[in-house]
Amino acid sequence: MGSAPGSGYADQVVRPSPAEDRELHGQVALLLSTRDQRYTAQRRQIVRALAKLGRPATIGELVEAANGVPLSTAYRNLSILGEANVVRRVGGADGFTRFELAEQLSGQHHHHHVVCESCGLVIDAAASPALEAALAETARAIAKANGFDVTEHRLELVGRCTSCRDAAAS
Amino acid sequence: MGSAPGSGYADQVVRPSPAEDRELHGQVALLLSTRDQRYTAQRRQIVRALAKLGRPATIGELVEAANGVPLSTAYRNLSILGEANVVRRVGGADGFTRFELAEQLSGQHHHHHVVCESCGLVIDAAASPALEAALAETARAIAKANGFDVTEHRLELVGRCTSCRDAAAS
DNA sequence: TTCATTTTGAGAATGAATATCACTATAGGA
DNA sequence: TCCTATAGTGATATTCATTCTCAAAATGAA
Repeated sequence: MGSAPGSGYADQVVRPSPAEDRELHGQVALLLSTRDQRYTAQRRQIVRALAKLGRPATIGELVEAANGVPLSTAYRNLSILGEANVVRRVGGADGFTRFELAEQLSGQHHHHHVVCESCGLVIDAAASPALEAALAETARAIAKANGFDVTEHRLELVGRCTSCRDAAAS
Repeated sequence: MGSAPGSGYADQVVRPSPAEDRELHGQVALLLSTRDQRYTAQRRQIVRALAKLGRPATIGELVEAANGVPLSTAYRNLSILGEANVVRRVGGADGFTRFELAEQLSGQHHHHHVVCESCGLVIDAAASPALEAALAETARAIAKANGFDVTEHRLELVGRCTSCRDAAAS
C-alpha cells in the first residue's frame, strides 16, 4: 500500500461563483432538513471543502481544507451527509476512502473516476453517451442472465497521472 | 457497514476438469518461479480455493475454502501471488477486500463485476465488445484531456442479487 | 546429513473507521 | 429573554481488517 495520499496534482478546478455557492448550500440545507438534520457550521465547512477541492478527497485532505474540523466530527458528518445524498463515498484504489459531493450538487453531470495507480490521486471524467449506452445494455444483459437488478455503476479508469509519469522518468 | 460478508448465493460455477486443474497449477508454478518464489502447499491451497469459488472471495471465505490456512499466511501469500499476477485484488463495495484469480488463469476472458449492495456478494460478468470499445474511446479522451495514461479499467455494476430481493419482499 | 535460505504461523502492532459520552449549542415554547 | 428538550460536538476509547515480527519448521543444494 502506498504512503500518505498526496495532493500533488492541479486539476483545473472550476471554482463556484458566489451565486452557485449560495445555491449549493441551499440545496444541502434542504436535503438535510428533509431528514430532520441541521446544517451546522461544521457540516458547512465540510461541504465547502468538498466543493473547493472539486475531486474525491481523503479524510486528511478534507480535515485540512475544512480548517481542522476534528476527525470524529468529520467522519460522523460525512456519514450523515452521505445518508442525505449530499456526499458520495468513493472506494479508493489505494486503501483510502474518498468523499465527493453528489453529482446533482457538484454541478457536474454523471461522471466517472480516473485513478493514478502510483499516487492514488482521483480526478473526475465526464461520461460519454456511447459509454453510458453500452453500460445500460450490459446492465440489461446481466439482469436477464443472473437476475441481478442493476441500478448503478462505478467505473474507474486506472493509469498514471502526469506528475507521477514525470517523476518516473528520472 | 454491513455485517459479515455472506456466501449466500449459488452462481453456476464452472468446476475445472482435472486437466484444466493441472494446467492452472502449472501456470501458477511458472509465474511464481519467474519471481524466484516456490509454489508451496499453502499457496496451492489458496489457488485451489480461488478456483473452486469462481468469484471474488473475502479472506474469510478463502481461509474456510482452503481448509484453515492461517490468516497471516493467507494474507502474505495473497500478496505474493498478487505480485506474480496470479491473484487480483478486488476493492469490495462493502469494506471487504476480495481476491480472485487473474483473468488469464481463471479461464474467463476479460470481465467485470456485479455487486450486491445489500449482502456484498460479487459475481463476474462478461464484457461486451461494444462496452470495451466505448471504454477504450473514453480512455483515449482522458489521455488527451488530462494527460493521464489510462492502462486499465475497473467496472462495478451495483444492484441487488436475487436472494436479497426475495428477502426484501417480506 | 548439513547448511543456508525460504516459508510458516501465532501473536503483536498498525491504523482507518466507528462508538462512547460528558459537554455545548440550538430551537422553540413560556 | 429565560428554560428546557433535543441535537451536535469532540476528545478519547474501541473495533477490526490488514500488516508486521520472529522463532520454529520446511525446503533445496551441496
